[in-house]
Amino acid sequence: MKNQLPTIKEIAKQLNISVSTVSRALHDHKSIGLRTKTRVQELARQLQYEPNQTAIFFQQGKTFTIGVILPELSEAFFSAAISGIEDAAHKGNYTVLLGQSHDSVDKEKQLIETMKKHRVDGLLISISKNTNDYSHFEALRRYNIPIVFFDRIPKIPNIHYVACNMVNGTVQAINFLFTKGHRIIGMINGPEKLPATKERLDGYIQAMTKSRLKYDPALVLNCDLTTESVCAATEKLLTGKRRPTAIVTFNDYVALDAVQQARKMKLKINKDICFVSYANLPLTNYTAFPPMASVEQFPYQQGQKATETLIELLQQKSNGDADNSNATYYKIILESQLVLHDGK
Amino acid sequence: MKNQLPTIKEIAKQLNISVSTVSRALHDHKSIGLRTKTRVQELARQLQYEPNQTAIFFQQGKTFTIGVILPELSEAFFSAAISGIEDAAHKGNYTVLLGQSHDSVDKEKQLIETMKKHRVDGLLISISKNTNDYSHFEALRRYNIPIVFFDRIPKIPNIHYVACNMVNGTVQAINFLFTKGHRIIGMINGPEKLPATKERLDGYIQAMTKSRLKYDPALVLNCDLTTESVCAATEKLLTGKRRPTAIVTFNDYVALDAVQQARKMKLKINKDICFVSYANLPLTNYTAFPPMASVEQFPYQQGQKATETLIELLQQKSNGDADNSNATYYKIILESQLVLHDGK
DNA sequence: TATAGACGTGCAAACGCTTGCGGAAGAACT
DNA sequence: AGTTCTTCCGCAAGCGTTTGCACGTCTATA
Repeated sequence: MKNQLPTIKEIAKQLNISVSTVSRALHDHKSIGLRTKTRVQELARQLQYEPNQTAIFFQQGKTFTIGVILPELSEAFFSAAISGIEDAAHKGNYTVLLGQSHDSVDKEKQLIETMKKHRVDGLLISISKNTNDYSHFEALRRYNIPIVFFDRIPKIPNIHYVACNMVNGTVQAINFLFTKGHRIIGMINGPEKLPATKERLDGYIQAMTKSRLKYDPALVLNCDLTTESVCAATEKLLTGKRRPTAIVTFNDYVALDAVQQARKMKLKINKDICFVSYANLPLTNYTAFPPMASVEQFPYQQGQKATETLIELLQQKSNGDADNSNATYYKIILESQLVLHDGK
Repeated sequence: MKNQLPTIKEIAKQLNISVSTVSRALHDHKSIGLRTKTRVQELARQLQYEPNQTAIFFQQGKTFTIGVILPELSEAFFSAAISGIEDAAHKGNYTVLLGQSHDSVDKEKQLIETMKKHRVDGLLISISKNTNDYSHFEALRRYNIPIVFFDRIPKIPNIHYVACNMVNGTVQAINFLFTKGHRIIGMINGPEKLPATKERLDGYIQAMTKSRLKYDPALVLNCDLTTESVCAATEKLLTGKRRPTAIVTFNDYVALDAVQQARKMKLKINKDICFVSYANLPLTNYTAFPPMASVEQFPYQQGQKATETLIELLQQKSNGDADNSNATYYKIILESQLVLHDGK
């Protein structure tokens, strides 16, 4: 009772023709007579024949699969990103092989091995927080598996990536606050070494300088994103010599913690003190005191764009533009954008 | 400049032995002499040989891949679930092929086709909201691809599934409110046809009856989950004849909307009116007036458990317990559980 | 010394499909 | 009638691996 699935061979036997004819008939190859073509297609339908993709993958050395490695699937940012990735992949007739690194370098390496074994055609990676050693990415070059990094980009030359520029969004945020009349603007930034932190700071300095408010380092504090450190930073800012009337926070979660702290200090939100943050998570619609605005980073779009460029790379490759010799590297920067929340 | 990856054949040639010997040597087969075994392994390392999985997949008719189809990757529940799935799969040496249906039946069908083509070993599905026709699932039986459904289960017999029982959690919620002194307890439930809605209602009735509070249908309203309908329901409940002192809401989002509405009506949250909801999303930590408690549905664990049972099924299959003849169907029910939020 | 076992290795088929090439048959030309 | 095209189809190789089987060559046993 094998119940084997029908193969091309089976069809050939039943019709007393050769497998090659069947194969070509199914592909609508021009050199097959109309008569046999329809006979084959008819029987294939009857038998509910479906090509064995694993055989084809093997035979063609191509899997129409793209590997995706990201730090944490359950985080809002990445789950939006994977959604964009899946949609774009599906549109391009690719499927998605998924792995999460949990921000562990080891797991990241393992996943790359797995992906390599599965012979994915290309790779989409947002690197783990703790990755400093990039050799496992470099190692992929010899396999000719293109990688497109997104959001979290390793600091190595000659790579493709898609990212979202936080500088501009930050400038927009500061300018927005400026036009609202704020002159002393604080910032609760993220962990110091993070590139994301640096970008925000750059934007901050740039905008403050342009607005002829001088940059006061005392108004910018780092935190490690824990509630405690956020509260501490908030308190320090709000009791400092120059008390800010507005604060830009590293992300929405930080904003929410900071808001709580400010309320604890009997300050009226959006009156005594305003907040602007990054991410624009859906939850900001629901909190009693959401930040006035958020810098949107478009995770869905980032994922989508990254996937599209990867697919483009794959097509170039199969078009024989082989070997990254005349290599141009995609460096795609989406612009972040300030989104105002209805003051409602 | 082919830059072909090294194959088993290449090793064989360089060592002047046959491919079968190389293959066995690499697998540590006992019938290979120690001497050649080490020679082979040594050369394999030098050449950075890696087996071509696509060839193996093809040869063995097994891909060590499980397909996952769920409605919406960016929803908190499912992103937690996929996280659990990925972790469990990785632990069992499987990889995850991902697809999202966007709650469209057509896309769901397409995805199943794709998965089938990719010859996934098994399938994990949470069905789309609008799926009424289950033929595309039935069609998979003849391919002998086991499916484990989770969370959203089709109403057909003889399937494996993992789900979370909402009845118990609801009972816990009501009991909790009862011990807190509440006697008039309302419910804002979800869309009427959803099984999830029915389960909550069942739990509600069961608990109310057990507590010797009689079941008053006027205290239970349905909504379609939009903010407007939630607000309307809330208002109706709170202005009704018997005004509840506590309300159980379909999920956290509903709770947040209801809270807003209650505040608009100048009621003091947790004093005039208490809320309990389902899901226990992280955001409840951040809102100013979170529900007092949530019924946790353990999406991560559901995903994990579903994956584990699928893997078990696959192992049974390869052990020749073939053909779902002596079929026992897994029906795994996780118990939901009430989680109290610090009144902080 | 013949013989059975162990040990180590190679042959070849099989998995399902694609594709370059060659060949047979007929049609259309000179 | 002979030649050249078309048109249609089959042969067979090849993709990289695994694995049942047979074939040696020793060593230990009778």
